[in-house]
Amino acid sequence: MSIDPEPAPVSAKPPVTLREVAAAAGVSVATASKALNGQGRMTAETRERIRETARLLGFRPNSLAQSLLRKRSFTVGLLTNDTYGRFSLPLMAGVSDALVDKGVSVFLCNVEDDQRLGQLHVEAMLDKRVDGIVATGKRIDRHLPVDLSNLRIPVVYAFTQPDPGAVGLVSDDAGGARLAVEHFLRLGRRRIAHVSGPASFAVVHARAQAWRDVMRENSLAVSEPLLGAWSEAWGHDAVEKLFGRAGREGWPDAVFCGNDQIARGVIDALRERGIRVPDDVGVIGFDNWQIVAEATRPPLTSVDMNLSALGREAGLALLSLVDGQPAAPGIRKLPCRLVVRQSCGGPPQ
Amino acid sequence: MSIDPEPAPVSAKPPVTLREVAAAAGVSVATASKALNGQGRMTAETRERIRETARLLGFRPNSLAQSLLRKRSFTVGLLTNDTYGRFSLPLMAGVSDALVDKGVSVFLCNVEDDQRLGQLHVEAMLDKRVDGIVATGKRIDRHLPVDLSNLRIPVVYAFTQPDPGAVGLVSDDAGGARLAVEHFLRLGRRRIAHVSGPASFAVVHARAQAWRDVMRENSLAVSEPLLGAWSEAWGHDAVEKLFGRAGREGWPDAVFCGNDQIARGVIDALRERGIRVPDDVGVIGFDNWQIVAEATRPPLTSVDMNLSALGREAGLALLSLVDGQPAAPGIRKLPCRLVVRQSCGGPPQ
DNA sequence: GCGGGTTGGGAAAAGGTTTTCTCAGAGGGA
DNA sequence: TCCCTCTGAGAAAACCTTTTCCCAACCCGC
Repeated sequence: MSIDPEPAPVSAKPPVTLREVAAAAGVSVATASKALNGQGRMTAETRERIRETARLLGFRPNSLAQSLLRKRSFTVGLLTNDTYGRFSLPLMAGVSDALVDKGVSVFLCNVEDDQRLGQLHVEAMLDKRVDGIVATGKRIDRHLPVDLSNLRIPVVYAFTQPDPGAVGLVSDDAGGARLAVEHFLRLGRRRIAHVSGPASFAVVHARAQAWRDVMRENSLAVSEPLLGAWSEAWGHDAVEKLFGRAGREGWPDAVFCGNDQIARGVIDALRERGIRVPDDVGVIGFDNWQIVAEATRPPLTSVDMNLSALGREAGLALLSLVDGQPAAPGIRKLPCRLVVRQSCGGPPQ
Repeated sequence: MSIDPEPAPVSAKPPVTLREVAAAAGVSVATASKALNGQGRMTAETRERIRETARLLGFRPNSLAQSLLRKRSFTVGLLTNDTYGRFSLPLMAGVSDALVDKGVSVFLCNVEDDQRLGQLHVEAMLDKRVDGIVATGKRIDRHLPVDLSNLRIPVVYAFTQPDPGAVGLVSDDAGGARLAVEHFLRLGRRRIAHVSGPASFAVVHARAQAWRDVMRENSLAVSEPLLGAWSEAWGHDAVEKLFGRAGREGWPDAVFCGNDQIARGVIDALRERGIRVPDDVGVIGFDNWQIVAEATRPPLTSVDMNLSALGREAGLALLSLVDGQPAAPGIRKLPCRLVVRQSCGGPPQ
C-alpha cells in the first residue's frame, strides 16, 4: 500500500516567469525582457525565438514586479458613497470601461457615509500604490466622508463636491433643464410649471434657475417652482397644488419635473384627474431612469445626465493627470441630453 | 537674479520605506521588519524604539513588495455583467464590505455581455495576481461570458450560474416564495394567484413551484401561474386576466408577484378597477426594491433576497478558499426574508 | 596588423519587503 | 580557563522585472 501523493490543488502550478522563458530560449533574462518589450538590440531571429518561446509557455509578466520597479501600478481607486447605485453605477462602469483598455484596473471602494470606512479604504489603496483616485457620490453638493486633499496622488471628483483647487466633473444641470424647457417651447407649450426636489439640493436651484431663465428669455410668465421631495408622492401633491384650483384657464400645459419619480407621480395624478398626457399637459422628467421612464403611461421624456460618459471622462482625466499632464483645476460641466419619449407630444418634426 | 527652483509638484515626496525607518532607528532593515511584524528576537526596548520611529515617519509597508514576496496580493476580482446594478450593487457592496476589514481590496470588472471585455478583465486581474475571483450576474441561470474554469485561483459564483464543481451562492427563491405565500395564509387569504416573469427564467419556476407546494400542503386549489414579463405593464394585463371575469366570487383574494414591478402594475390596475388593496386583495412582490416598494399605494410587502448578505458570504467563502480551506462545491442557498409593509393587511400580531 | 566603431548579448543593480542563516558576544557550568 | 548555549541583531537571498552599463567579437578602412 502506498501513500497517496499530496492531492494537487486544481492546477496549482505557479505562473511562468521571465527567467523560465529565458532559460527555455537559451538567453539571459535581460535579453528576454528586451526581446518582449521591443527594447535593446539583437538579431530579429533571436527576438522572434524568444517571443515564440514566451507565447508557447504562456508567459505573462508579473504586474506586481513591474509596478514595484516602475512606481506605477496601473490601478486606480474608485470611491463612492452611493450604495444604492442609481447614479454611481453607470458612472463606475464608465470609469472602468475607459480604463480597462489602457490596462488600468479599478478598485471599488464603498465608503457609505462612514468616516472610518473611508479612512480604511483610502489607506488600503495608498498601501497598494494606486496611481490615482476617482471620487464619486450621489449628489454634487456634498463631500465624501474622506479627506483626499493631501495625497501624493492625483484625484478627480465626479458627481461629488471637489476639494478647492481640484479637478471636478459634473453634469450641466442648467443646460439639461434648458433642453427640457426649450423642447416644450418648440412644441408650443407656454405655461410651463416646474416641480422639483428639496431646496437643500444645489441641483434643484440650478435647474429651477435655468427654467426661469428660459421662460424670461421668451417673455413668458414664471411662477414659483414647487419644491418638495424626490418622490412620487410629492408629484401627486404638486398636481393637487397646480390643478386643484377650479377653472382650467390657469392650468399649466406642461410640467418640468426635477426627477423621474416626481414625474411619475405627476403623470399618475393627472390621469386620475382625467387630465390627458400629453394632449392636455406635457411632462418631462430628469435622470432618465430607464426603468421608471419606460413604465410611466405614456413613457416619459426625460433629461439624461450622460453619467457613463461622465465616468469615462473622469477616468481619462485621471489618467492624464497620472501621466503628469497638468489639468486645469475647477469644475467642468458635461452636457446632458434629452431622451424624447411620448409624454410631451410627438417629437417635433 | 536666481533661477527658481523646480516648482515642487503637490506633495510629491515618495512614501517612506522600511530602509529609511531602519536608518532612522539605527538598525538594519531586517531588524526593522521583524520589529514591526512581531517576529524575531530583540529587546523590548529595541522593538518599541523601531515601532515609534516608524510611527513618527508615517511608514506604511509597500503592499506591492509584500505581495511579490508572499505570493498573495490581498486583492480579488469582482466580475459582473449587470450594468444596471439593481442586483449587482448590493452584492458588490457586500463583497467589498466583507473584505475591506481583512485588508483585501476588490477590483471592479464590468464585462457587460462581451466576451472580449471579459477576457480583457480576466487577464488584467491574473496579471495583477488577484488572490481569487467573485463572479456575479443578474440572473442565476446564465453564465458570464468568460471562462473561469481553469484558473490557478479560486472562484466563487454569487447570483450567477457556477461552473460544475465550483462554489456557488444564490438566494433561496423557493424559500422566499414560501415566506410570501405562508404570510398570506396566516392572514386568512385562501385564493392566492401567482403572476410572474418570463418562463425562460429558472427563478420563475422555482418560485412558482414553491407557491404550488404551499397551496397543496394546505389543500387549497391551485391554478396555473400567469407568466409574462418583468414589467408593470404585464401586472396590468394580469389583473385583466384575473379580475376581468364578471362575478367576483372567483376572484383571488391575494396575488403573489414575481417581482416588484409586476406588483406595482397589479396594485395600480386593481385601484383603477376600484378593487381595494389590501382590503379586497393582498399583494406581495419580490426583490424588495425599496424605491418601488415604498412608492406603491399602499407600500408593498415584498420578499428580500438579502443580496448584500449574499455578497458578504461570497467574499468570506472566497477568502477561506484562498487560505486553502477546502470548500464543499455546489450551490448553497441563502434564505430570503419578508419585508412587511401594508399591501397585504396589517402585519400579523 | 591595428585602431575605432558597431553589433549582439550578458551581468548586475534596482525596487521594498520578508525570512533564513550566520555570527559575535555574553553568561553559565565544570 | 574552556566549552557550550543563549541572546540580540545583521547579512544576504528571494520575489520578478527592467534598465543601465559593460564586454567580446566582428567589420571596416588604412
